Amino acid sequence: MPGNQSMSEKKKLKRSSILKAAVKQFSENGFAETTIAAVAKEAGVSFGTVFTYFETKQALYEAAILEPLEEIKPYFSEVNDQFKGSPLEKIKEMIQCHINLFSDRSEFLRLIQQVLGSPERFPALFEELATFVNDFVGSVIPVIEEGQREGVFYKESPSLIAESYLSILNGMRLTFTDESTHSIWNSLTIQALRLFGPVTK
Amino acid sequence: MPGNQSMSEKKKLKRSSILKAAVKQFSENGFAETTIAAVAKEAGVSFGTVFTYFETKQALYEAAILEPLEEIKPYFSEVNDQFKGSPLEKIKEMIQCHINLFSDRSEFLRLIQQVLGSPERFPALFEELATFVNDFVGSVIPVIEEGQREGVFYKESPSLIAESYLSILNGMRLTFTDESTHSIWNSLTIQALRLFGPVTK
Amino acid sequence: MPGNQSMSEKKKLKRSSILKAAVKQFSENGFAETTIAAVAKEAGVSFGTVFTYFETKQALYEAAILEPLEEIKPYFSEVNDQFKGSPLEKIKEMIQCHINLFSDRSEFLRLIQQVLGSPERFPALFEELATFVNDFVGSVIPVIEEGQREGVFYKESPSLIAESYLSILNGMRLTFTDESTHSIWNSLTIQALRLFGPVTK
Amino acid sequence: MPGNQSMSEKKKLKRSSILKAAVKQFSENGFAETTIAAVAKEAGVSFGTVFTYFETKQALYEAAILEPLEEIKPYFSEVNDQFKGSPLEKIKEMIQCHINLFSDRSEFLRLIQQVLGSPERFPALFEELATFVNDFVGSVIPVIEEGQREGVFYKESPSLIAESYLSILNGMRLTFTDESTHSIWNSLTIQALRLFGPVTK
DNA sequence: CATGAATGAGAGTTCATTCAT
DNA sequence: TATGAATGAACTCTCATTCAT
Repeated sequence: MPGNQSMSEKKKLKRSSILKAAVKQFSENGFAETTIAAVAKEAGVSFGTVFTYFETKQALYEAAILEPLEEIKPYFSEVNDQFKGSPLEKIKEMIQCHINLFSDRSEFLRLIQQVLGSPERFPALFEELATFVNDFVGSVIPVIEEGQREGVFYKESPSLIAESYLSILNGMRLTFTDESTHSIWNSLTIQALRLFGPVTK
Repeated sequence: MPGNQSMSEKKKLKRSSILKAAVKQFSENGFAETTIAAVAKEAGVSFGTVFTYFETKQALYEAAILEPLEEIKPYFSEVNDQFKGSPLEKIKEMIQCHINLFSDRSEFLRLIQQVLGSPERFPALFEELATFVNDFVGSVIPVIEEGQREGVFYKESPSLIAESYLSILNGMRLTFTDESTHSIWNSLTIQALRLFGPVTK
Repeated sequence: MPGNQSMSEKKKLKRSSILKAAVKQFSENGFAETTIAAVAKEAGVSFGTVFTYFETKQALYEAAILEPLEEIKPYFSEVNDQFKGSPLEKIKEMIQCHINLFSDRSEFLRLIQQVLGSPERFPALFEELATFVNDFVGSVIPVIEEGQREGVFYKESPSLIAESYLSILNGMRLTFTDESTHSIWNSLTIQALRLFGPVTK
Repeated sequence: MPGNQSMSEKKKLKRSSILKAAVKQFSENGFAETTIAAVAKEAGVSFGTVFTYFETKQALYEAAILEPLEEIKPYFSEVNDQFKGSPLEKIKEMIQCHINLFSDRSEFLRLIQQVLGSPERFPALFEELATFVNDFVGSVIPVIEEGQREGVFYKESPSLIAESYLSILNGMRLTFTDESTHSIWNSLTIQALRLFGPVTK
C-alpha cells in the first residue's frame, strides 16, 4: 500500500529532523544543559513526540553521535584504496577531505569532543570512538609505511604519526572556533601534512 | 598576631582544597553534571562551606579555570627570553615544557577544552582564553621569524604555525586520554616541532 | 468536540483550586512563609503541578491577589448607578454591601493588607491597589457631593471622607479578627456611615 | 566602678541600636524576609553580635514589637486622667495624641499590623496586642459614657465606638502610606472624632 | 501517533544558628 | 564580648519521564 510507504517516509523525515535538532542543541549546550523541550522546539514537534522516536534523552544523545559517525566513517577507512596516486598524494588528498569534513560539520565534531573529554561519563560512546580511531590508524599505517619506504615521510612510528594527525584535526576545531573562513582551513592542510614528512612549499 | 596569620593560612588552605576538588569534579563531569555537594565531599567540607568561599557554582567554575590559568601563563609568555639558545633550541625547549605541562595537568586542560567547546555558554571565560592565545601567538612569532631567517623553519605564516601548534597541543589532550605514559608525550614533542620546520631525526 | 470542552473545564477547575489554596495559605502565612508544597497539598495536587499553572511563586501570589480583585472591583465602581435612592440611602447600601464583602472574604483581604503593608516589596501590586482606591474615590465623590448639597453629609473634603471610609473598612479587618459574628459587622455599618454625616439612630 | 557603668551604658546603646535596626528591617520586609545579617549591617555590628543580645530571630522580633509597645502603652491608658476638660475635649485631645503617634511611628505600626494580620503565626504577640486593645477599650469607655450622658456622643455601645476608633486608626496607616504630610493626618482627626459623636465644624 | 498535563527526584542557594577563636 | 566560618535544613524551580486523551 502506497499510503504506508508515504507514512513511513514522513516518519523518517520527522525522526531525522529531531536528530538534526538534537545535534545542534547538544553541540551548543552539552548533554545536561540541553532540554528535550528545546530539541522538540527546534525540530518543530511537541516534546512528547521526541519520546516516540527516542526512548530516553541518553538514547537521543547516543543516536546524535553514532548516526553521523556512521556517515563519517567511510572517509576514515580504506585510505589506501579510496585515495589515488603516490603515498604523498594520497595523504594530501585525505587531509584535504578531512579538513573539508571538519570545517563543515563543526556541530557534530563538538559532540565528538564532548565524549572524548568525558570518557567516564559516556563509556560506551567513548569506546566506539576509540574503535573508530584504531580502525583509522590501522587503515592509514600501510600508506605511511609505503611513504617511508619511498623516503618522503619521516621515519617515525606510523601509529604516532597517525595519532598526531588526529590530534591536530581535533585541536583545530577547538582553536579555530570561527569556523567559516575556509581559507584558514585550507592553509591548515599543509601544516597537517608536515606531521607526515618535510613539506617545503 | 600569629593567630591571625594562622587563621588566614587555614582559610587559604581550605579555599584551595575546595578549588582543587572543583577542578577535579568539573573536569570529570562538566559544569552542569557536577554538583556542589560532590565538590564539597571531595574537599571534605560541608556543601554550605563551598558557598562561604565561592558565591555561586558559576563563580567556582570560573575560579577553577582562571586561577590555574594564571599559574600557566608564565610558560606561554616571554618565549624569546625564557628559553635559551638558537630559535630551534628555544622552540624545542618550549615544546618540551608545554608537553610536560599538558601531560601533568590533564584535569585543568579538560576544563579549558570545555570552555573552548562552548563559547556561547561561557563567553567571559572564552574571551579570557582567546586573549591568552593571542598573547602567546604574539610572544612566539618573533622566535619563529628569527628561525625563518636562519632557514631552519618553514616559510609559513608565523601565526599559522603558532596556532597549529596550539591545535596539536589541545588535540593531544583529547586523543591521548591515558595521560600517564610520559614516553608517548615525549615522542609527541618531535611531531609538534615538525609544524615549525623539517626535523628529520 | 465535547472532549476538548471538558478537558479545558478540568484544567480550569484545577487551576482555580490551586488559586483558592494559594489565597488561603498566603493569607495565613504571608508570601515568604508559604511554601509551594503547602499550597499544592491544600489543593490536592503535586507541587510540580502548581508550576504547570503558575510560572513562579511570585506569579502565583500576584494571581491570588489580582484575580479576586477583579471580582471585587464591580462593588467599588459606579457607586452612583448601582445603588438606589437618596445619597444617604446609596451610601448606606454601599456600606452594607462592602461590609458583607469584607466579613465574607477575610482571607483575600488579609492579602490586600499584606501588600498595603509592604509597598516596596510588591510595587506592582501596590500600584494596582492604589489605582483601585483612586477609582473608588472618584466614583463615590459625586454621591458625597450630592449628599452635601442636600445637607445630610458633613461639609468635608469628599475625598477625605472617602479615604477615611476605606481606612475604617481596612482597619476593621485588622481589629475584628474573629470574622464570624455577623452581628458585630452589622453594627459597624452605622459607625462607617457616621464618617459621612451625623447619624443619630 | 565607673568603668563598669560606662560599659553597661555602651552595651545598652548597642542593644538599642540593634533593636532600632530590627524595627526598621522587620517593618520593611516582614519577619521571614528580614535577615539577621541585614539587621546587623543596619546597626553597624557583626551578625554574631546580634545573637549576643537576642537569643533567636524570633526573640528579636518579639522585642522589636513588645518594647516599643511598652513605650506606647501610656498613651492608651488612663484616658480619663491624662486628658483634660469635657469628654469631648478629652477625646479630641486623645485622638490628636494618637494621630501624632501613628504618623510618627509608622515603622512600628507596620509591625503591629503584621501581627494582627497573622494571629496564628504569632499567637503570643497577638495575645499581647489583644490585651492592649482591651485595656484601652476599658480605659476609654468611662469617658464615652460620660459624653453620652452629656448628650454629645452617640448613644452607641461604648465598646463598639472604641473599637471602631481603633479600626480607623489602624486603617489609616494602611491607606495613607505616604506618611509625611502631617496636614492629612490632622484632617483625619475630625473624621475619627465623628465616630464618637456628630461633629459639624 | 501526537500531545502536553502530572509527577517528583534532584540541584542550587539562603540563612539561622552554633561555636571556636 | 565580638566575630564570622561552618553547617545543613528547607525552599524554589527544572525537567526527564509517564500516560491519559
